[in-house]
Amino acid sequence: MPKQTFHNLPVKKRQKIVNAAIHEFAEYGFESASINRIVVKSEISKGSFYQYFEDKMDVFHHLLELIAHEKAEFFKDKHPPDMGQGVFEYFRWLVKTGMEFNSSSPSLVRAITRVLFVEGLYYGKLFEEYQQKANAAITMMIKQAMKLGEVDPSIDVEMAVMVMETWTNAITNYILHEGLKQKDIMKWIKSAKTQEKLDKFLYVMEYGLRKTESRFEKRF
Amino acid sequence: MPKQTFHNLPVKKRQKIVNAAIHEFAEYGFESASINRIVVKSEISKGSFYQYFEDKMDVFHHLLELIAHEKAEFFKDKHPPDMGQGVFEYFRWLVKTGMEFNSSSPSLVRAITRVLFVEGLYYGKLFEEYQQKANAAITMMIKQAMKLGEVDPSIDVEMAVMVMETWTNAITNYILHEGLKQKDIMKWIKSAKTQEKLDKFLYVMEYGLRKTESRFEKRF
DNA sequence: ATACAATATGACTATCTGGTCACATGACCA
DNA sequence: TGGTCATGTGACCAGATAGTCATATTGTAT
Repeated sequence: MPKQTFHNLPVKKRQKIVNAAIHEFAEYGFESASINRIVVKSEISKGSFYQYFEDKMDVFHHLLELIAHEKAEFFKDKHPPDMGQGVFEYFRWLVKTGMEFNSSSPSLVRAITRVLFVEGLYYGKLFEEYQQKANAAITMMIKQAMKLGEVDPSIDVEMAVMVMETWTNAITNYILHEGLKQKDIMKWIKSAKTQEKLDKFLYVMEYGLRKTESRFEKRF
Repeated sequence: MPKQTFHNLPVKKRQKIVNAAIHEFAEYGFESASINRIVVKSEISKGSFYQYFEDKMDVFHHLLELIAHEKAEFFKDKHPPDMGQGVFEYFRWLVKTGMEFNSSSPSLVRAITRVLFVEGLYYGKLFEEYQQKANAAITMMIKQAMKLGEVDPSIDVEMAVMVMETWTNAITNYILHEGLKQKDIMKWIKSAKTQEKLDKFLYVMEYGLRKTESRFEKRF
């Protein structure tokens, strides 16, 4: 946790530090992120940095708190579709709204996903608890969907969860990778073309790649 | 390219260096890999290292050559199923045989995939050409499969390729992550249980997560 | 045995890292 | 005005990094 001194800082100064940290983690990942570069970029002294944070991990933890808070704020007044529409419809909404959030704070999301879901693979226990949090929600969803006969029960829960996580990550990476090339990322996300692409991604997850007669007529 | 001096080295010494490098890249990725640790682990002097290689990138390039060569050797006497069986059958064979190769050199594969497909995302142009090589083969395969009506043509080629790559990467990560915990990784790969898991992964890619009446009877 | 080339070595440079600490500055209150 | 406390500072530390180079050792051919 950042120290009290950090929270006492004027907003603009705090933001300057946070932005520098976001940029650093997004650009270099956790291991190679440099505190020296962060202090130079945010125009504070090395000593001040350590008056605000315990260490490198502490800054990163602050970014985690930040994204959690921002995500909660973002989702507060969004309304998910009725559960009666089925999990896939719900998941589609979740991914699409999630991508809108991602494009509202692309650098922050990029920093977090890079460290947590990309490097996290190799850091083992270090970031495991955060991944488990995301995991828990999806597991619940899948279990319910299997009960309702929506998800193929011959695929076990664990695997279905992995499939959904794999897709969420793949889509997030795709969106950040392509989106950051755009002038107006939010506009790009909401464009019909991008939305159709998202639909196709989710359609493949739902129905697979193979062409089957019965399904084809209800395609795009 | 490693210098001639390196290729003149006695085989055992060369292997010791290569193994140290593999271990280093697998453990730390490209950016954080340390040449100092490599020379200590392989019991050569710093000076010798720079008599063998230009720099860090040069060692990594040697590992790329190595895996290309080993993969070619491994696949040389393997026989893919007849193309008449369809792309999905072919892809299934490709993935399964690929995973056998992965488990024959797990550390090397881990080192390469980590740098190329995980960090490569962020290094931008640096490793792009290698990714495009893998890409080209899959693209060919998909195009043909669409012509033959096996792959849903409403999913465009580019996306189908991405789906297959995403799965290949996800499965590779899964296999290396789980497999390295096993005593005998090759035995584990070839076990009925693991093979069934691979089948399920590929089944989901082919038919999706959703339960549909027509498909269910032919499940596991 | 001599000469010459190939190979091996580790001390050394310049630069970076995360982190500490004695001190300086500023704000607020008595 | 003087005192107190929060905040700010950058020189400094020990340890790491990639890369160089003069010197030493080894191998080989004559």
